[in-house]
Amino acid sequence: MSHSFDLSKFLPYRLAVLSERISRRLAVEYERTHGLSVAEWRVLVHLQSGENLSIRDIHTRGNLEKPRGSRAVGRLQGAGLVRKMPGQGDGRLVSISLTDKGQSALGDILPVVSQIEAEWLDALSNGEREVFFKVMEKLHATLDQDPSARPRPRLD
Amino acid sequence: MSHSFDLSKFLPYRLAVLSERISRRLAVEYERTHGLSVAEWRVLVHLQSGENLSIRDIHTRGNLEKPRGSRAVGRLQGAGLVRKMPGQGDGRLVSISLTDKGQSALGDILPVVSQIEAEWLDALSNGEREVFFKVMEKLHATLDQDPSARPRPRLD
DNA sequence: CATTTTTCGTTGCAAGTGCAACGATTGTCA
DNA sequence: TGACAATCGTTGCACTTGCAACGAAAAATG
Repeated sequence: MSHSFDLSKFLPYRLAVLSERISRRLAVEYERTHGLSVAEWRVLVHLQSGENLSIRDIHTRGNLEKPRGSRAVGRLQGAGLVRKMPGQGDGRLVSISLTDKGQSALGDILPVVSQIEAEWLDALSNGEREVFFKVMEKLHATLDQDPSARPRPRLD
Repeated sequence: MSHSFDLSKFLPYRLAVLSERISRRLAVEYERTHGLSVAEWRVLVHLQSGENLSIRDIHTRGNLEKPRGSRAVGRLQGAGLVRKMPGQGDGRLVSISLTDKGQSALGDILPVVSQIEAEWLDALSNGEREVFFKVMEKLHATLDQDPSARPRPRLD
């Protein structure tokens, strides 16, 4: 007998479709207003806290392979949004930080993007939000025990 | 005052990280065992129901732009997993279907992939599963009303 | 019917991506 | 200390991707 399989209820498929749709919706904003690519946007967001980061930091915090991060930083530097300085103490590291222009760009985009996120979250009840994030955490925890899965990105 | 923003609680970021981690975990399987790329895997899965599909079908069911789907189908045809025939009735359409070899490959992969998904779902309670899928549906519904968002892929 | 529009799939082209390999720097350990 | 190993960021290269443009086919319009 044939193996039963319902794509419309397949968790990875559903997640991918939703995630890409949401990601695209945000990309419309920062692409149109500031000409940023997804990779560049992710680098900027990681720098939002104000601290200086290395390529490795951006890599281990998830979602950006090393070469991809390196090139995105290069483009951001070319656009004047980011500053690259040799890491002090460790000569291998590169210390990346926002320029004033980068700060300003983030200041433009973050409120818009947060507003869009708020519209999504507002459609959910408190309980639903809570369970949704808890489930995402549980799925990560399951993946953590799977040796074939990538390591989980740090979030702090 | 500075705009408050916590990346670790940012829904699009959390979704992207989880979705990519899950997607990668599955890719390990079909890549290693059958040399399939993500795009090729998605085409195969869409064909799983047995019906013949066009490039446009694959496109509107989500997650594959037209050129990407077209090239993935071309590669699958080259590998002998898929058959391409002129669409009957409408000469523009292309009728894509699985070959025996494609059926066989899917028969190999689907149980493995379903098993992995089951391990993820088993970590959740019935209520959590239910809420999780309901929330994904609600997020899609919110996106449906946003003119800047992409149309929702058909799921039927 | 004839003409114009729309739809479908493909391709050209520029840009982005992943992987492996590399030089440079730092860490480890005999 | 000195030789070896590990880490960091970058780059070469082959490949994929997205966008726009294209030809072929069907639909819509007059």
